[in-house]
Amino acid sequence: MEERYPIRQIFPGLEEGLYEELEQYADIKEIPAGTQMLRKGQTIRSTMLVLDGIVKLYQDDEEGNEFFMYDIEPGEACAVSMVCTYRQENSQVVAKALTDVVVLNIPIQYMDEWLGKYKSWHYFVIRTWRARYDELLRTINDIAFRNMDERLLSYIEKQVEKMGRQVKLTHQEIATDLNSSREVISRLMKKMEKNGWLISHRNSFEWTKP
Amino acid sequence: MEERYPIRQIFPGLEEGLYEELEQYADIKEIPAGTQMLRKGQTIRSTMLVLDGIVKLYQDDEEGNEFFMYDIEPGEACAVSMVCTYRQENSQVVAKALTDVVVLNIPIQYMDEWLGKYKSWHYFVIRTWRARYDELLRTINDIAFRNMDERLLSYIEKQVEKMGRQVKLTHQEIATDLNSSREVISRLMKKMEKNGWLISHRNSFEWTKP
DNA sequence: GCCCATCAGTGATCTTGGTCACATAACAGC
DNA sequence: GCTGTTATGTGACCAAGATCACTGATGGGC
Repeated sequence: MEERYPIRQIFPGLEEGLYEELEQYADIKEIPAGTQMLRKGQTIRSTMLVLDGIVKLYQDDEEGNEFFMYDIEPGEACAVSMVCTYRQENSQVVAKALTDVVVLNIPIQYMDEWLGKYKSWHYFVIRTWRARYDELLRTINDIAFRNMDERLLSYIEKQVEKMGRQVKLTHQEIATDLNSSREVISRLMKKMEKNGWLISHRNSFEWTKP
Repeated sequence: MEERYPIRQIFPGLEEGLYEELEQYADIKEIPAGTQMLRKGQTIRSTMLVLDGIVKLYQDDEEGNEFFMYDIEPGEACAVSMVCTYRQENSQVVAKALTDVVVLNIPIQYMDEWLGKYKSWHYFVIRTWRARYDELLRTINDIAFRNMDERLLSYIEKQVEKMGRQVKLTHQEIATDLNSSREVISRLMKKMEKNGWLISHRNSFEWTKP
């Protein structure tokens, strides 16, 4: 099983003893695309490291609003599952498998034990934490200070950085992620197209802005 | 010096050895009200535990916009100084002493060393992270999904919970914290007053909503 | 090639909240 | 008390973005 997902490559720089414990005590789970992996409010009994696929984290509320936070990719861990207790009656954080996903499941007691035992694990956890905290700060900054056109721009640039210049997202999907509406995104993207920033196709577009 | 700020009371539940190390290696700093204690982008060389006073954390950008994140009170630590690297050319996180503040300054190497050495420290750090991360999630939820009236309500309720029913804030200060404008806050608070939720005075108001 | 479903484009209108321009009001110092 | 300063109240107007109501495109299945 393990050899199909080379932990040492996906999570480089950890201590040898830690790799061995990971192989021994963590188990691999395969999760089909579309599965909801985490619904906040449920008690977290384990931490996940992503080996393959993309996990999308977003907030939603009872009125059907959604708001994209960030993606977790191979080599990254879910900070929320590490530390989060957030729960509000009318809103929650949701993790959803965007593609088929393979995760390494770590029971919470090892997660704690290793913090004292392996420096590299400790730094990995801190690093993960940092990255996610920073990402949230950036998000707050965006929605507090920036208008839709700027937010859309930085959203697209984030996508391009991850997935390449061919972005296969519909206007509706983008609107949902930004908690906006399709029409607004359509209009803004039309403008961007007129500026020569993109070439649009049916279910996707090509980002041509340098 | 130490005896004026009883660490054992302000930060209860830590291990005896840890208290002793804290007394030995951490030093107390007194900071006058209004001081800017942290400007993101500068490298963090130490962590702060707040012994007395209130530290306010907010984001700002180059256009003079501000956005309140949360307060740090005695018995709490600054998660940002623990983990944050956030830096964007046009925006930053600022920590400012709202009152005269006394902090315990912990050089970063002890902070790390203790994580392996004292279980109680480890849990304290995790707890701090959790609280701050949750707070940010809640904030995102607010600005993404809620209108100004709801945001104002939850802002006031947060203040009341901390400072009591006599809230000494001007409309302008509230507007700045919420990145709104004074007129909007004035109007909304007038409405609240008509609902019998508050009694307003010149530089303050009394929250009477049950 | 026709039908249907999905996706995209666009004008009209509405709502929220920001901005402007004042009018009061309250207090502080003299 | 008078005066200047700061805080608040309010109407008029503006702008961004949401919503509504459509019209076209595009493509897949049969």
